[in-house]
Amino acid sequence: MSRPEISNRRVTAADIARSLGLSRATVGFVLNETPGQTISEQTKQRVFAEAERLGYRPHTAARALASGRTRIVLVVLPDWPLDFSLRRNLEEASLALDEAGYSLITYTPHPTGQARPLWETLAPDVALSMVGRFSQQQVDSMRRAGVRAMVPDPDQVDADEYPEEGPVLQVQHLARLGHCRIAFAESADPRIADLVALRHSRARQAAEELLLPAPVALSVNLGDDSASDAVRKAVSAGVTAIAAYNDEVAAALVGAALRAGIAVPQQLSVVGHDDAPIASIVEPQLSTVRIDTAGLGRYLAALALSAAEGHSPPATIPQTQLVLVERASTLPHT
Amino acid sequence: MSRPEISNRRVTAADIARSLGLSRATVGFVLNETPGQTISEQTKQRVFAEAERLGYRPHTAARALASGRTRIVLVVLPDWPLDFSLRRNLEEASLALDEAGYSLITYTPHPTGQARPLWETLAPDVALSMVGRFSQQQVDSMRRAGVRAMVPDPDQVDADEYPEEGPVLQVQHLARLGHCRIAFAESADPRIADLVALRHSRARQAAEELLLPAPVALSVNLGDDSASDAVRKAVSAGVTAIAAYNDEVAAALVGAALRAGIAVPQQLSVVGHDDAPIASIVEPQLSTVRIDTAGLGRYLAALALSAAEGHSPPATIPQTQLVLVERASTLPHT
DNA sequence: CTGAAAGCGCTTACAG
DNA sequence: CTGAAAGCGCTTACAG
Repeated sequence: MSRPEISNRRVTAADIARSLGLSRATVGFVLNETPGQTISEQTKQRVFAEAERLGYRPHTAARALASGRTRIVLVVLPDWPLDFSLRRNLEEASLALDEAGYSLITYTPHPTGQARPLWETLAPDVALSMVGRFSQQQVDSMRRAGVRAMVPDPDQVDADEYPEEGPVLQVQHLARLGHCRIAFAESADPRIADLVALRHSRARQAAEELLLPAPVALSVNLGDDSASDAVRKAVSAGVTAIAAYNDEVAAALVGAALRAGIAVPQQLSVVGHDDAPIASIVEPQLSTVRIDTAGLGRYLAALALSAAEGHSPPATIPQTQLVLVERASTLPHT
Repeated sequence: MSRPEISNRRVTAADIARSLGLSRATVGFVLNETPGQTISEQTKQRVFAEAERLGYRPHTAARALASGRTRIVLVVLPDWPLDFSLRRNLEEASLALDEAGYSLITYTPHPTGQARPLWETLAPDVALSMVGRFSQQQVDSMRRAGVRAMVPDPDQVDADEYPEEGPVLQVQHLARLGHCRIAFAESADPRIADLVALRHSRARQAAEELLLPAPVALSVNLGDDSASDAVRKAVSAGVTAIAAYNDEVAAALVGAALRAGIAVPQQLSVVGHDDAPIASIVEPQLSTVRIDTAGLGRYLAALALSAAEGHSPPATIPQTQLVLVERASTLPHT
């Protein structure tokens, strides 16, 4: 099989300049599309063509050293568990950032914190948290590492939170089915406590707006048998329907209910969140909330870009498409 | 709240040298522990202390530009789904690499391939595939981007595969329970086809060694109703026990069997793989294979390090601790 | 409007 | 054994 010969030496911008008889700066201006330069269209085309021909790739480290910017967006993830929909969001965000010349890199800090945080070695232009606000310690560490911007902005106390309308859909769905004694099941995992609390509070607000009593608070730890306790607590409180933090918690509740001889959905309705694969795997299949990941991903990318370039953030949170997917785990209250 | 004053300018090695009245090179030698230098212990301690005091952090981009090495290990993951145990492996590997001064970064190529691959912008010293061998196209692209080493080594045709003994444990477990008509259920997801095939073939070998007939091949797609077809096919082939590629596939089979009125485990035993959270969430809870992720993670780190530094790879694959966890989804054949 | 020059913070051969 | 110097491949003020 004949493959094109690959030279060992890397192709630099200087090679293009030399080969075209231009100055290196001119080549740089063309390749970076530097504004405020007047370079003839013909020259531009020649530069692009030659870069293509030689297989030129900018040297990231050199660019970072010279410009002081890495063009890296570091997304800090919860160490576990990673929501299914979140991963799709990130794929979309990554594509959008790539088009803008940035790389999205995900990072999950170690629970024990033994390792050097990745922002120290990567010095991203932007760090974006998917787990609520950065701690003061993290903020200090990032500043010391030269991270120029963080999302949410630590200097802005009332920065926008991401929209969390899923719990509202869950509660509305259950209310529409005639349930009035509702519970909200948290995940007990401390590592996602912020997001859990946010969803819980949105569920509480939604119930309030519908003039329903505040949801009974349940807590499920996926590692142990706490789902059984939660189901027992719910039933003894007269609860007929549970909105769960996510599909895994919902599945755990369904499993525990079945083991306890409580029929789902006949005696207890359970609605999940994310439309993760598990939602259609378990029996009965879970009613859940599906997220328009593409839209949210692009919104995240826009947030990161505005922070990187010091623009103001995108004016409006996009109308994220949330859909309640009705499956077999919810039924009208009888 | 008084926090220590943080200067805007970053601390360089030159600052340490200046403050200590040493040459920059000396400081560099101490900080890099360059071999073959004779620097007094006292000087070393002074350098370390001053670096600590000033909060010195090496500038990654500058180091990369000067040395031609980024000290980055890029782990290429399947785009979906990421095995639960794999993530734990990576955490361990990341810790081990961090101690050696390398950063582990994970990367999931986009299914559509629209974005620039991350190895182009990051130029890692090593790219490590968790999805079988790199394609020739990927290898070429990495070489062009200056990636110096790949694991598995594309030049070595018979490079070691990772140990995959889980399917052996599954088959042995089922055989010990008296099952002789066994099936192996693949995941139909094309993106993990290599790993699926590897596990399947290990299951086949294990059956052969036990003088059992070759496992009936099933295929499950998590998105649709193929699990029902698989169960039907298994039952009509006289299968009494199924070893599944992973816990999600196992859970899907269990769900489909229950929907079809087939009792699990009384009429059909199912054993999963990974001991993912789903294994103890579903009802009945899944018998499965648990992996000693710590050991495997350190092995991966050692593989990457040896590739990065041009050593020979670790001589022996560690005795990875695999345990069959017996839960409620398997029962002796009656 | 264009081009030559300095400089980013390191590493590393090389001369004393 | 130690230290001054060149250079990695870019970007960016600055002078023509």
